[in-house]
Formats: sequence, C-alpha cells, structure tokens
Amino acid sequence: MNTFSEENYLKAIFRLSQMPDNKKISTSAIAEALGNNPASVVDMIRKLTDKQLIEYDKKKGVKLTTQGQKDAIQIVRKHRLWEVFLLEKLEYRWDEIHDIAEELEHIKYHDLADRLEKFLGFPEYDPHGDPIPKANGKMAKSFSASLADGKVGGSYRVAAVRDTSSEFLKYLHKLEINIGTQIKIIEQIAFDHSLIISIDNGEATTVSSKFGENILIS
Amino acid sequence: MNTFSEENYLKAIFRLSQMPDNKKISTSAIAEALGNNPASVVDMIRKLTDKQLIEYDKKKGVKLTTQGQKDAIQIVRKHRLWEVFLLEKLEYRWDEIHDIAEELEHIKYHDLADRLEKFLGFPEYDPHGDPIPKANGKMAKSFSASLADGKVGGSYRVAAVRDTSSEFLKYLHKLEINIGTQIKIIEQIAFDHSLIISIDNGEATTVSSKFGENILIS
DNA sequence: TTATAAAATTAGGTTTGCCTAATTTTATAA
DNA sequence: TTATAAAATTAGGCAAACCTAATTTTATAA
Repeated sequence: MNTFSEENYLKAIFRLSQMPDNKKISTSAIAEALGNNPASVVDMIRKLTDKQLIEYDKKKGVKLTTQGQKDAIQIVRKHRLWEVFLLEKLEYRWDEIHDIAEELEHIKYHDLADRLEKFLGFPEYDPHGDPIPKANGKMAKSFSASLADGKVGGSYRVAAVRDTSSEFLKYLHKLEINIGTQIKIIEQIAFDHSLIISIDNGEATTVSSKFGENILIS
Repeated sequence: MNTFSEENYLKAIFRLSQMPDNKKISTSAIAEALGNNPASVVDMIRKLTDKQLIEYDKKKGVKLTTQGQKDAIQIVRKHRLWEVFLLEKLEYRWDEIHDIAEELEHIKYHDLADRLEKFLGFPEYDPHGDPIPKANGKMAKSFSASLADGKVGGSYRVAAVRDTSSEFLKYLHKLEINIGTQIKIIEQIAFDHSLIISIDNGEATTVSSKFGENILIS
C-alpha cells in the first residue's frame, strides 16, 4: 500500500500527464504542483521508482508505470466520488468540496469506492465536470477544448472547469456560471485575448484569457 | 489542530476514562490500548501535557483537561456518525465499520460532523449501541450493566457491545445476536462464571464470562 | 524489611517526508 | 562559444512518532 504522501505524488503526476500540452513532467513541475521543494521531489522520485510506480529519465521526465497509473486512477476515482457525495448528500458548496475530498480520497478499505459509487447511483461526472473512473480503471475522456479556443460569435456549453481552486469557483459562482451554463463569445480583445462574453444570454461581461482557458466546453 | 496520532491518544484516554472500573489511566494502560510501546506513550504524554490537553500526575495517572475532553468527544462523535453512515448507507457489515471509521474520524472540515449528522437523521446511537455525542458535546450515558452482572433467570435486552473488535462481532453474528436481541440467563457456572443462555428463546448456549462482560444490557 | 516483579522513564536510534544551502548539470541567449 | 540563468541534485538537518535496551522508580509479596 502507498502512503498518503506517495498517493499525492501519484495523483499530481497523473494530473500533469493528463494535461493537453503534453509537456515533460519535470522535478520542478511536480514541486510546483504540490507546493513542495524540488529537493523533496527528488527524494520521492527515488522512492516511487524503487516501488516501480514511476519511471524516471532525466531527459524525458517522470512517467507512471502501469501499476502507478492504476493506483493513481483509483485515487482520482475516490476523490471524484467523494466530491459527488459532499455536494449532493451533505450539500456543501461547489468551492468547498475539493479540499475535503483531498482527505477522503486516501481512506482505504475493500470495496469502499464501489459501495460509494453504488450509493451515489453510478455518477459519470463529478461536480467539476471531470469524468469519474470506473472500478476497472476506465474513464470517459476529459473535456479538453476551452472557451479560449472558441470562436467569436460561437455559443458553448460549460462542460467542466480546469482549475478547481476555491478562488476560481467562487468567481464562477459570482458570475452565476455552473456546469451546463451556456456562454456566447461576443468579442475577443486582440491586445491580451480577453473575452467579452454573454452568460446565459445575459449582458456582456469581460473575462481574462486565463479565465477562458479554465472553462472547458462541449 | 491535533495530529492523527494525538487524536488517537485523546480518544484512547477518553475511552479509558469512561470505563466503569474507574481505574487510574497509566502509561502502560494507554500503551496497551493503542498497541504502542510504553516509551512512546511517555513521549506523547509530554506532548499532550504541553498542549494542555491532558494533566499527568505519576500517582493519579492521566486526566483529560476540559479542552482535551472536548477534542476527544468531537472525534468520538465523528467516529460514531461515520459508523452509522457505513452501515446504513454503504451497507457494510457490523464487524467491518469500526476500522473504516477509525480513518474517517480524523477528517477535519468545518461543519462536516454536523452535516453528516443531519444527513443521517440525527441518530442517537451508533450501530454498536454507543451514544453519539451532540454538536455541543453532550451525550447520553453509555450502557454500563453487562450480561455478566445479570441474575440467573433474568431476561435482558442487548443494548450495546463493549468490545467492537471484528472477532467479537463475528462471533455475535454467528450466534445471531444483535442490538435488541433478548437474552435469558439460564445458569451460571460457579467454576469460571461461564453463562448458559438462551438467545431470543432459542436453545441453551454456553458463553464465557469474558463474553458476558462485553454484552451491555438495558 | 528486603527481594522481586512490574511500571515508568531515559537514552539513543529509525523512518518518513519535508526543509535549506551548496553544488552540479543542462538549457538559453548574447 | 561562453556567460548566465534555470533546473536538478546532493549533503546535511529537522520534527513526528515510533522503536529497543538500559535504568530508575514504585508496588507487591515473602
């Protein structure tokens, strides 16, 4: 079994490996993702390599092994199921559930994820629009197109959010944007790629390019 | 905030302080309860004393301070609420829930216990018959009379179990004893205080005195 | 009372997972 | 190509929470 910390590294590496940009997963990228010092990451890379959960090549960076990938997906599965539980059953807000699920995802017990999944009615997506891996590790493809990739004049459905920080989610809450909300791109500012959008046909609002990149559409 | 380990010590001390025998809570008693070495307990006694969660007197043993008691009760509260969740919602067996709740009880987040309690419909007792502390720390008195204290010829309702180990609970499952089961004491063996009992008016069964001490009656 | 056993404590050590500071390696740009 | 910046690594350290072995204190029983 893996420790909490090992699990957090696996999850971070998995997340990085899912990024559309397909960049190499470097020591410093992992350090940044976890808020740790790169020196600590070097320690853990050694440990996870010994456990054969990752492979490391200074040139190519870190890659999950088959087992590492399996382990990571099970953590992601638990995280997303618990998020559904917290939102739907305990009525937490969108921006609160991530942090609690960060702790709950590490609870290990035979069948726990499967029973939780059944209890929740086999949800396909978590409250942030991310697909929930099945018990066998299979998962639907994540949404990858962002609002920033949309065309001026186009109208798009919010399918998921890339950033799940409470800052971003609180901002969305303020703008009344949820999964399913329809967003129309009215204009793109050439200078900094800011977007002028209409939310559910409401009045024009300006958002940054960073904002647009973190809204995934379908 | 307290660490997982500190919480486990507080909980163990609380449990010992609830024992009807009212014995002094010694270093070795705590060590035994947690399966740790007495030397480790000495370390932690120092730490919890510094944090003003316990008071220690070599003669009188360990005592929880007001704050220590508060903290301990909140952990017990979470433990028992999660047990209800695991049994009622996830359909785990009686003998499985304790171990999972041991992990879940340490999850900290504003309101978590309160929301869980509400979701579960404000249960009064956990599946082992132990009272669930309320948000304000108040809790019903635990059942304290055991079957071993019963009279020959008397008939008693199983109100709770003292031992929550899966070994004991599996044994109860085999004997078809649950909370609410009626047990009649047919005879007590003078030699070793074994009990001959009838379960829900079924045929005579012999159980040890240790068994009798771990069944609490009302 | 004194010998013995039990309990408590101290001293010193281990592992995990972090850290800082210094150094080495690799990449980038003048 | 060479200077500089960035990234990676090494060396050494720290706190938490355990441990064993040795010692001291306390309790119990002959």
